[in-house]
Amino acid sequence: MTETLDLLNGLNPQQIQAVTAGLGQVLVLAGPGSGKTRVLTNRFAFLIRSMGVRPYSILAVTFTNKAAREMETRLERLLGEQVKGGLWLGTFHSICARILRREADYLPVKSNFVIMDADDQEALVRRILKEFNLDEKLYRAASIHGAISTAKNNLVLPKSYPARSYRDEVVSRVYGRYQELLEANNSLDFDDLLLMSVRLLDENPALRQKYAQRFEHVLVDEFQDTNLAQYELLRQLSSFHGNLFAVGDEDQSIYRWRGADYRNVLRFEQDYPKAQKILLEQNYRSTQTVLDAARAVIDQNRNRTPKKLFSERGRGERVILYEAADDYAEAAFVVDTIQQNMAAGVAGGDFAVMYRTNGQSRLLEEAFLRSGVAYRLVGAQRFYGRREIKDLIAYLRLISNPADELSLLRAINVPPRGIGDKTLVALQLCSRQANLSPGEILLDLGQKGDQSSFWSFFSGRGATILADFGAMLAEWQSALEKTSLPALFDRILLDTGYQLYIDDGSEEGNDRWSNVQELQRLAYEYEDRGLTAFLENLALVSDQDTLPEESNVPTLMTLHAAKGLEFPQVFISGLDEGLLPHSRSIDDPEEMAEERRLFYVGLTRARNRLYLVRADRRSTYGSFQDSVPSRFLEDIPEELIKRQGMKRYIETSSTSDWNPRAERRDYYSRWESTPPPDLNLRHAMPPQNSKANYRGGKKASSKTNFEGETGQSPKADFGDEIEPLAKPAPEIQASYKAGNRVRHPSWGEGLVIQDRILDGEEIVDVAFDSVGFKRLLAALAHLEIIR
DNA sequence: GTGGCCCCTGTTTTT
DNA sequence: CAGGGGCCAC
Repeated sequence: MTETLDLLNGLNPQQIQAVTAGLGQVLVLAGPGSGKTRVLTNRFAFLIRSMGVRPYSILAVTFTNKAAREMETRLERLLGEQVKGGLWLGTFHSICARILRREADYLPVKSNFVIMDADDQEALVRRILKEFNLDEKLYRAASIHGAISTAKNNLVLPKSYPARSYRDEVVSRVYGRYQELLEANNSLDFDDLLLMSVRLLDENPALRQKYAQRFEHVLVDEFQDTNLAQYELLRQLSSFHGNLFAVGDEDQSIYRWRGADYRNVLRFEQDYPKAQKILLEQNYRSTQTVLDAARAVIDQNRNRTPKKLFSERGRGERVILYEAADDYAEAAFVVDTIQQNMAAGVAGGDFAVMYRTNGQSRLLEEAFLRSGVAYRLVGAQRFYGRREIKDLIAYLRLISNPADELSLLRAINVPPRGIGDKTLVALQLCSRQANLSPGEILLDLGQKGDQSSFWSFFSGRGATILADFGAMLAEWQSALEKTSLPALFDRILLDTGYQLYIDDGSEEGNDRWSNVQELQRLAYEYEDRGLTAFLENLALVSDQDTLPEESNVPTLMTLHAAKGLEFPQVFISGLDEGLLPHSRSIDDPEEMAEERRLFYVGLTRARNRLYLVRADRRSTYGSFQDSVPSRFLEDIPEELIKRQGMKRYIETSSTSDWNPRAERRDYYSRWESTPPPDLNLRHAMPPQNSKANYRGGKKASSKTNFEGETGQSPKADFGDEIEPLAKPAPEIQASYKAGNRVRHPSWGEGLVIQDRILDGEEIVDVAFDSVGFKRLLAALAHLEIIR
């Protein structure tokens, strides 16, 4: 009993109710920071320790491998070694792959099937479009593939694909052929892992029974992000014992484009009318101000269970909204602010910078590099998407599965060995006539040489080259049986002269080679588990999962990648129309609602301090475009916000001669442009001539009174040092004078060049003996006057 | 068969 | 602006 008690130690009543819930279906709606992972893990441990359930009778599904690993680690901590081995804990995709490989006898593919990633899928579609003579401009491969993927996520098969338009008909035909080719290549794509599993269990009652009986308890994380196939799979797997424990939050559903449907939460309640529903509303992460801001944003959405998130952490600081002149200044602000905080002693690991699209990381990275602050980047330029990595994976896949034609086509002429279109067409023709895969033809040529019955099919030169390649492939295959995976890997590199091919001595060449070595290192880790496991891991492990080690430096990532994480200080950058919400979402209310949830996810990552950052114009496609503040900013009550940057508060609209150009700019009618605080001048300015005509001149009026406009008084009990907007900023006394000799905690001594007050902030320019010129915020810099 | 040049297009998010 | 694909000349 004491054992149970320590599982419940420190939990609130709702959390305890969830962890100890009885049999049947349980739906836990868990707001951000409400201890969701803890509940799930402790539930798992509770079932084993207090209910006597055997670990391998529990199925736990997460959305990322990282989440699965984390849960495993925590379980080990809670239960000791009891859980090692035999755990059914993983992502939907890995669990499905596991089931499918076990039950491959029932499938059109063999148990060593390869898993096609997104690039492969699109390449395959492109091939089919060519085969069907379809105009690739009219039918873009990405879009057709998207349609196929959506169909699969909704359990729609080619023959039942609705033909409402000619386009649908095209999709349906391509989809059918696509499936044929996958099968011929002994491969499944990502979506098939789910679809095939559902079909397998649906069409084989005995199998369904077997698995459903095995899993006495099914636990699911991030339930709001399940798609129909996943929902159905859960239903099947829990169909015998009926113990389904789902944890989620509609407000954090951000994978609609991947088929996720937060309405599965509603469906759950309908399908299981007896389900217990538990709300976790206490937030242990953020200050009340952060929660209030987040709630103001998410409350605009409909079709949700309203939640009253509360925190006992106090009001905290106001949200800082910084508006930069352009995206260069935006990035510079982020980095400068982090740098100054770090100089004042804040740990680098306390910061995260989030953005909507991966492309936005570029300017940020450049700013970080310039300032010399180390950072880590999650995802983005995908390791597994790199050319050299894909090349080598193609070799490995081909060895594991000679029927994998896509990999064959990639590997066969890389590095170039004189196999061109003509030879390839001949190979494909030969393959079709012989009713063998091209890989098998190659192997035959390699083994029998000119004695092969296929030899005469090719020109003398072509035949020789193909046979050589086939012989190499055959040797690798036998090496696979005799030696280890790392040895095989080395052998491939050696036989193909791959290093010479990619490492041309240039810096990029060097990078490419180190990527290869990184993959090689990974191969060593899989020495015991073998090639198939290695390949499966490569296919199912996402870049998000390969998050660089915690290194106490700021983290850069997309808002999607930020889900589930928390940081003391969070920057959300790019808060402009077209970026967040993204332009592809503006005309669809459902998409717009999802953008809002995405912003909500970002906001609720912050523990203490939240910076919202935008830019007045951004460089897109090489030239500048005016940018307009995100509509989501309007939803955050003014009294929660402290504004900084080029826009300053002036007296209310009527006296302003400034005419908003865009309708949306109405929001800013009470703001006017003033020169930026030029904290950032030492950073690169945009390549084009920079901002020409600031509307300088008008000073912030001392009559400014925000109360008069809203009739609300800002809360006075903020724990920050920020002055309430309601009162004119008090005169700050300058603490330093030009000529002062000062000492900085990390940069040592320096000479004050200039000191001035701007926007209520004291800014000091110092020439340090050690690091040269720095522009600092006096409040953060901790300068000590020596004389 | 290969390499280079030019044009075009395109920027969500990822298991 | 950048990367990819198509086309053309060796």
